[in-house]
Amino acid sequence: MPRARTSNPTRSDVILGQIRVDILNGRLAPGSRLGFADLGERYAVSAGVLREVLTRLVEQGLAESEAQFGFRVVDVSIERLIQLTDARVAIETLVTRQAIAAGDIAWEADVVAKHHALARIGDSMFSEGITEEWLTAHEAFHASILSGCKNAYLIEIALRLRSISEVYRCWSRPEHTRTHRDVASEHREIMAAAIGRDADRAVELTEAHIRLTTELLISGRTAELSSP
Amino acid sequence: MPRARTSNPTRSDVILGQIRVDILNGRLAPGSRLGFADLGERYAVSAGVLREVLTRLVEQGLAESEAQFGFRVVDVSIERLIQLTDARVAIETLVTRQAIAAGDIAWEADVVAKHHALARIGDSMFSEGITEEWLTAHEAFHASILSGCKNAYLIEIALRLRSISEVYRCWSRPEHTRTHRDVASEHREIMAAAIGRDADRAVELTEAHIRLTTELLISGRTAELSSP
DNA sequence: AAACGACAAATCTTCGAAATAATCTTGACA
DNA sequence: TGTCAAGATTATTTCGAAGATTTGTCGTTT
Repeated sequence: MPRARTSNPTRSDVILGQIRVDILNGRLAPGSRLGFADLGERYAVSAGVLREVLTRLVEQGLAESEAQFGFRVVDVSIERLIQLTDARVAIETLVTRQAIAAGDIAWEADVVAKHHALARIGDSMFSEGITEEWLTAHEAFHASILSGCKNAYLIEIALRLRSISEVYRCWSRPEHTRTHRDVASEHREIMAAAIGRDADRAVELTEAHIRLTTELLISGRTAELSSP
Repeated sequence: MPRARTSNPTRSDVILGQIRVDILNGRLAPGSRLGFADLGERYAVSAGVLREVLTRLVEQGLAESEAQFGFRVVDVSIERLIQLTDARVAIETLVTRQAIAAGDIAWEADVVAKHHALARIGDSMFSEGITEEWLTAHEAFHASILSGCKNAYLIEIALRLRSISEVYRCWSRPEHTRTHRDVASEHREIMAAAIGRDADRAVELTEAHIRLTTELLISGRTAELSSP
């Protein structure tokens, strides 16, 4: 739910974005406490705006709070990850189906454009792991597919779940998520199915895409736990 | 998304609840501005806590905000209501199906109990319109059915959408939503289908229940507009 | 030795004023 | 007469300190 008027973003908006990125990248570890003193020094803001930012983070599902006890980064667990994955599969397949049914030519063009940008960034990124730039393009590509759906509520829900799942990205070692799969061709096939109006195939590919990420995340995590 | 520790609710929590109820009941009209001066006097709080409360309202989908322009109650329109209804049908049928598949005996007992309470309140409420008490029981009944689903994310989404749709309740004249339907038997049938583990029928009834409410809302609204 | 109660430290929560930005009014100019 | 610009007004946003609550620790009691 971004603010409508982008001309003059509030200080809160800026800080919210910074903390958000830091949570999603793991610089603020899952489950760790978000004390006002620490954060106030880290981002150079007062307790007042911090309180607002943390509150928004809670409503977005990226933080938790207890009254009179402060805030902490949303905690992670395999149980939650599995539930989150199921929810994402259910919602995103639903939205994808509606997008393919309702998307017009402008939608197709947008999907193709976003995929192209993602593919080019992926090419020039051979072995250097996942960059900030790639993450943005990746998000934009999937968002473009969902945007074909005419229901703003469902799209918002799908994006929200996707955002929460980003917290788990910093969970496993990078090599696990990169080496054993061909993400590029997965994206190419999803795009082809979408603009080819093959809803069943697109849904099938999307589900596989989401579930594979989760499985690699879990296996990477367990491997890390058993052999630190 | 209630706070975990209920022992000492924060002042923000209290005010949030009050404003929330006032929005859902239409005492704060849809689309109306939420100025800090007015609200500060109305609820006897400072601008600081108001700011936090309004922020949470935005994230919950009950208010909107523009930077440097303040907050307003979420605006309503037939277009939005239709989208919201579609989203609710999609999500709630999904959750209902999972609840019927996964719910245990304790879940069944809870559904029966909540339905009983709702039915008794409905009986003792012949023609006096909808009371606050009935609304609470109504919400609890539907929530109990959804609670059978093991996926916390999906349940939260369903409840969130249900909360947003409450804003539309104050849209039409009371008589339209009461006279031309038998809500009690709709609920009874939904309960029977749920604990009878008849997923298809429960989904069918739930969808009809949601869509009928929307249709009566829209027809009541258009009638009101054409003959004020 | 364990349990209970009170004190102290730290933290979150609230407030009211100052700083900042946007809108509205007023006046002048083309 | 219509348009534009600048000042005045109103409202939002931010800040730092005071108030309230919880947690941890220490001493006493059973």
